[in-house]
Amino acid sequence: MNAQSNNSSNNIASLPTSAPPSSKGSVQSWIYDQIFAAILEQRLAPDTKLAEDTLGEIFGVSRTVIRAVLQRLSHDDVVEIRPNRGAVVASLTVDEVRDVFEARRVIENGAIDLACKRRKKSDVANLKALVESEQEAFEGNDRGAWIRLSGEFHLALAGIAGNKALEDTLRALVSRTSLAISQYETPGQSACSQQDHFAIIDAIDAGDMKSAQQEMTRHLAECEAKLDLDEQEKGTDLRTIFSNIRTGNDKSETL
Amino acid sequence: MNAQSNNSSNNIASLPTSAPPSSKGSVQSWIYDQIFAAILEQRLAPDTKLAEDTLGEIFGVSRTVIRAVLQRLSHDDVVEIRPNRGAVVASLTVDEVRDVFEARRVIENGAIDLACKRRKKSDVANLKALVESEQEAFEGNDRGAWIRLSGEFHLALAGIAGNKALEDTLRALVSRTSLAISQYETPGQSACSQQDHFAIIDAIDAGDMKSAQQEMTRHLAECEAKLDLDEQEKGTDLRTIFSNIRTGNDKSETL
DNA sequence: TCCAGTTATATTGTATCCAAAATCAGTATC
DNA sequence: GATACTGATTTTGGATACAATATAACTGGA
Repeated sequence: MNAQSNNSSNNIASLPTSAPPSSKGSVQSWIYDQIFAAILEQRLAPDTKLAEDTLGEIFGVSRTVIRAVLQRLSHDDVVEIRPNRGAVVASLTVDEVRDVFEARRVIENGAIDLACKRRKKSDVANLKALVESEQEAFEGNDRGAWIRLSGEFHLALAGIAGNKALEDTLRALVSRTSLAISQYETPGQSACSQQDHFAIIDAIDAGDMKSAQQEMTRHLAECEAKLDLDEQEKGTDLRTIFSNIRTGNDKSETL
Repeated sequence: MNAQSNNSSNNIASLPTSAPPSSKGSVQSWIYDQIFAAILEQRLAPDTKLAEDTLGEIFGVSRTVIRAVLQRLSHDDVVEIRPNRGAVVASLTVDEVRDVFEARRVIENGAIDLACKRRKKSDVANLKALVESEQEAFEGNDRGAWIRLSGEFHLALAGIAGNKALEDTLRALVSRTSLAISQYETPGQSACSQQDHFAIIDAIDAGDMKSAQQEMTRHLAECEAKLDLDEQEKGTDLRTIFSNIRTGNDKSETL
């Protein structure tokens, strides 16, 4: 029905991909980055249990620091902490996925508005370079890098808007989008096309705000459409299955 | 120059205003609410040190749970945790305040768009009741309740939009706004007028989306204008003071 | 008097320990 | 065969103890 969390220990055991503790930055941040990346790059599936002890052994630290990391991850909504029952990789309901895309439409169109007004020459060039890297990763089948770079394009766009608050807000939504993709993507379809990204850049470069917003709206709608949201809904939600049953206490209300 | 954190122990000592541990909800959440409210209602000024030991004694728990609470608060951006140097009540720079208002303009206008499409009869009534409570608190000089209710109006509006992601995002910005007000407000001016709120409600009630958005934009701009952002900027930022000095490495770039 | 360097104190970061809760295994019962 | 109960095991929540770091207090010299 939904993603299974079998052989979970194997999944978790393959976590520390890159360098050891690393010189700069705290160990805690390093562990945070490792787990975050593992989730976004879909090496850890939704609903996978993240046991404190196991993670502590893997990273060579005590549960104390793992607890702190898991708490940070839960703030970013990529991990869910259930009181007394531990942490799991977050899984989104269909409605939550729809909300995330809708919220992104609002925020990213706002960001485009600002970006068109504040863009500098170098911004557009940087943006193009980013999407080219993205394309390389895609063609080289480096799925992890591709997902990451795809998100970074949207964040870079918000960066040009020059509003940290908006950018931070979008960062949370972008990572939730990655989660949604890993949970609902249809096997063949690639979720996010570089052509769309180039089209948005061109419109911004030309200073055509309206057109850029239309492209963005279309792009997000397309990404959402590529997900298998209807199927899952039927399978997961009992209410939907029995939606033909009426019980009298129907509190729907319309203006 | 900016708010002093003298007699800090007195400030902190006056924290636990309401009931003991409370039956429902964990102790941690209760402590979180206490500190959050104290900050939003401006009983704790920006830059006030939040020592783990002190807070632990006040609330009768160990540093472990205080640390968790401070971490949550720092994620909400109302507390800043400086590695190895402890936590303080967050203080916003002038630029951050401007960003927050700009981000709110984007998000709340998006929320109005959705709210106009999805509103139910009861929604408008609830909204009105909320602003009436707000007005009572204002007239009764209950500053704490007034600030809280003022924020709740904006959140209730986002609630009508029916998008949790957008609402959560706005919640973070509303609390940062309260921080900004406590830091930059001009003594006489009340920051947020109930008349504006009623005007927005009326426009939504009439289904006039454009007008509601204009009212919201104007309302936010007015709140921002009531803050003393220019003065502080001069006093705080050395770069601004010496902005007439030119050093050669001027990396400003324009399209 | 002011500043630099040193020592002492206080505070944060992390590990470990104990208690409480949930999960799991096995047994009995229908 | 399925469900409900009981006890053992595992896992989380929280307090304490120790190590690392930052802050302060102090001393000596210019």
